[in-house]
Amino acid sequence: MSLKIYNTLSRTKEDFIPLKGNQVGMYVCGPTVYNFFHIGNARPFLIFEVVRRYLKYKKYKVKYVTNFTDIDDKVIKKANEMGITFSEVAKKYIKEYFQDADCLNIGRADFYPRATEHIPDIIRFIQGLEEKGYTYVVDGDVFFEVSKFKDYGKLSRQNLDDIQIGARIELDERKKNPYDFVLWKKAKENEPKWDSPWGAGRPGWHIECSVMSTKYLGESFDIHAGGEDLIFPHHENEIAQSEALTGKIFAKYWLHNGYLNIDDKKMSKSLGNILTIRELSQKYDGSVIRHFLLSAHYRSPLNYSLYQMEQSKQGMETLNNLIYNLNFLYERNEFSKEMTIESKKLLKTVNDMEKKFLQAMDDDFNTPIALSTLYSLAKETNIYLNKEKNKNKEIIEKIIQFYEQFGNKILGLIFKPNLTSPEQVQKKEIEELIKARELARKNRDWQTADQIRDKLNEMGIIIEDTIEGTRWKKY
RNA sequence: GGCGGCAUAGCCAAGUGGGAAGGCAGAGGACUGCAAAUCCUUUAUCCUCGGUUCAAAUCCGAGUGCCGCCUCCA
Repeated sequence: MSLKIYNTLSRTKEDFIPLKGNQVGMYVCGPTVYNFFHIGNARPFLIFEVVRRYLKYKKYKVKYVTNFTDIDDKVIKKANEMGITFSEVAKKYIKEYFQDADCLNIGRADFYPRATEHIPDIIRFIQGLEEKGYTYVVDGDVFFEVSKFKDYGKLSRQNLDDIQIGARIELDERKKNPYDFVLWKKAKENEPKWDSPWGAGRPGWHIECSVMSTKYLGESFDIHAGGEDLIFPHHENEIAQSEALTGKIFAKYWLHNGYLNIDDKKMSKSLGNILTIRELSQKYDGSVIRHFLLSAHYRSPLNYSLYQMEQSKQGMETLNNLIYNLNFLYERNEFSKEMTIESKKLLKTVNDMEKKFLQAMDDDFNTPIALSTLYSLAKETNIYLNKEKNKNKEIIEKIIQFYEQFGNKILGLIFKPNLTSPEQVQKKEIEELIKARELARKNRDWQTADQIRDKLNEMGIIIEDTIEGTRWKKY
């Protein structure tokens, strides 16, 4: 089975063939660290890390890089508001980033380069462009001259002559072309600054990504990803400056995720309709938020609503229940070696779902279909668990593995498997109560049985009677 | 003005020529001492009109509606 990826550059699904053997270099535009990140920001962080998980599953050696933009207008503004330095702001929100990323079970990148740690690299890069004649300087600002790069617009399919000048852009009289962009920005008073051949200043926005991606992944690398709003001008400009300097293809595959909307509007700081992960995680488990973000294909728009979150919560509960139930059974260890018709049927379902899952992921990371296989298998498994008296250990193990490998490792949904491992003391107490209730039930003393159940409920324990005996879980 | 996306059940969401996946919610039922968990049943003129085709949710044309990029933005 071959992996197909939609490439923004060609606007088609292409076979994925890495530049060098089975090694994959991947760069995802990371956050500007001046605030908690919101659920819209979370989408690319999460989905492209799932891409990485899947590539690893496919035995690729992936080098995954994501940056922190730790110096720009917003960081400076925040520093002034808080009365601390810009680097303290960055430090704080990098820490907060990791807390929220961990909550969503977003795996760590291999490198987290920061703009301010690469100033010399950035200066060298700009000097290279200067030597090749792509730049001009006006009052200490260094600009990239877009018209000198013949492929400008190839990613966003914009034609320089056709872009309406001034549609929404404020004209900077000093620019030769309105789409020329700043590589190096002269420092204003009281702003953080670094020395450079063009005077004291700081890097422009686009340059850091070009510099740091090529530094860690080479002049040409495989995958560059980010939100679709970055296509123009950010990624277009990255291509321009990188390919102008090296004369080589910058990134082979460009992946962009669709927006996350809220009330059918884009979630953005300027509209003030943002919802941070920090806020949301007060109410929902990280795996529920994850489930929600994976419930639509990554290139489709996805609308946030409370109702939707509740749907994801319910869905996760169904899956969690299955995992509970499987583990309960597994701990009992009362299996049959017999391979009945029902067992064979279920085995076939597992194999079918496995195949379907992989096909879905191979087709441009179709996570909604991948998720659906988790549910289809859950239903078949529940039917088996209810009906079949001769439960087959091999199959139960295979199903547990399916959820571990696909649900947990690839999709990153963490199931809550350890239903029966709270503190030992309590566990003992619970089991004694259950025994007492069993006895009462045997004697058809429903009143006592129900009293015990109520007591357990107060302890946060839910009782479920099954043909294998009473199982319990903590919620 | 230039570029691009979307329209499938009450809700979410797959599906790009030949059986309309999956989930959530609702209703009814089964199981249970009662529950819980689970299962079963039930819901779609695929935005409209026209065209191509033996065959269209899927391709083509027109229309309607919604959204995004071209300003910092994931």
